[in-house]
Amino acid sequence: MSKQDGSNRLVSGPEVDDTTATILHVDLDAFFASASLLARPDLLGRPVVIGHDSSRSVVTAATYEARKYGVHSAMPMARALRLCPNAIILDPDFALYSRLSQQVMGILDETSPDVERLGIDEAFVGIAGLRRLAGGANRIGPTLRARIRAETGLVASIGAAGTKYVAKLASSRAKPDGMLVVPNEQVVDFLHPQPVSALWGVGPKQQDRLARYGLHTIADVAHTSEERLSSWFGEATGRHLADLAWGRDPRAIVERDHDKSFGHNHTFFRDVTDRAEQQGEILRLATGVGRRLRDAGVQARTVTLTVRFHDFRTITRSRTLPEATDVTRVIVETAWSLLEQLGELPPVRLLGVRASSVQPSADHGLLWDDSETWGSAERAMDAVHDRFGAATVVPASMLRRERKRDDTGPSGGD
DNA sequence: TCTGGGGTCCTAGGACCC
DNA sequence: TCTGGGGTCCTAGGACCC
Repeated sequence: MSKQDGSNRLVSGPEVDDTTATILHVDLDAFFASASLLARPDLLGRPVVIGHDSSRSVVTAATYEARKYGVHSAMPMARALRLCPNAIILDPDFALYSRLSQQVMGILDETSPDVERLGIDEAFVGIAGLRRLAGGANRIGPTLRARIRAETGLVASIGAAGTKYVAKLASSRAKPDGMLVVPNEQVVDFLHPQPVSALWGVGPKQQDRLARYGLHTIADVAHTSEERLSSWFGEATGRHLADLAWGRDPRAIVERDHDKSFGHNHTFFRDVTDRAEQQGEILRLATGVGRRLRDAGVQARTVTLTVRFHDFRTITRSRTLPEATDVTRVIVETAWSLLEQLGELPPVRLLGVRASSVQPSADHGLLWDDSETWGSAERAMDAVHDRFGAATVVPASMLRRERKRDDTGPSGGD
């Protein structure tokens, strides 16, 4: 996609015909960075980078001031600091981000019954049914932007169009702090000059493949027959590319009541060979996953362990359980057993635990099996965490690990 | 420049059932 | 003894998005 530093900005005026622009894409500008600056107003206007100040870390987010130096998210922190030595690094504050996100989503929910959340900082809002009462995109968009700014201090950019894809692309072109309405009759003119990387789902790999066939702009793709695209890239991808290149996107706005999977992963500060240390990390990750499942009122059937080695080679091993669970102990033991099955391993850089095949929690009623006993114990622990903090109650095996770590002193061993 | 952490979706092969 | 086609579930990997 574009550099997102605002250099390519495009906004529409109030006179544009908005009758066909029935979908808004609301996207918070530099969300993590802006949110962190709400807590540090003294840093406004300075190049601020969100991330951990460590050699193995990457940039999580950057203010527009930092982006002007070429800094962008996912860039290794060391490189970001070379490009922008004055950058101020702030640790991310996910509790703050989550709170602000909920506040913004609440404003969207009050505006329309038709809201699809897309990650923490963006959402689609269907406004087709609101025209009579609230007006079209030209009325609703600016109102939303003003409310979000007044009530949260955050800046949102908005794209409006007849399809999700064009609305999303429009919001990215309107950044920062803008709004762009793309009426149906302007969709082709809007899309065709843009690079293929602006097509949803076209990343670096797909971009290379398209370039090998001489396709660089969306117009190039649009003027290649669907048959040819399908023969080059497969039927599904070929049709997808042809559709998007002409602004065809039939996907409706769908409200989801919960995520489809819940996972955590962790990159070690140094590669780890000690099996006990690996198990300890899996325990920690799985404990977080279990807690989130219970908080969301869902259970999962599949547990996946991810292992990344020192050379960045990454493997996954998964197991589907006979019954869905939200019990941390079950998730931990499944992940541990998947680790055991791998046998001897090269030095491990990252471990991850993810729970998927998620469904709403079953009502256990009078069921009294072993795992339900554990489930009750864990829910009791959740309640204690909520009242007295996470450090109060931890699994016994975790406690042993913590104590061992304390024994080795503040340096953490080695 | 040696590469985070949270997700979603797609593909392909194999097992298994009818 | 050698063979069909369809459907579903599971596993592993990979691309992509924010």
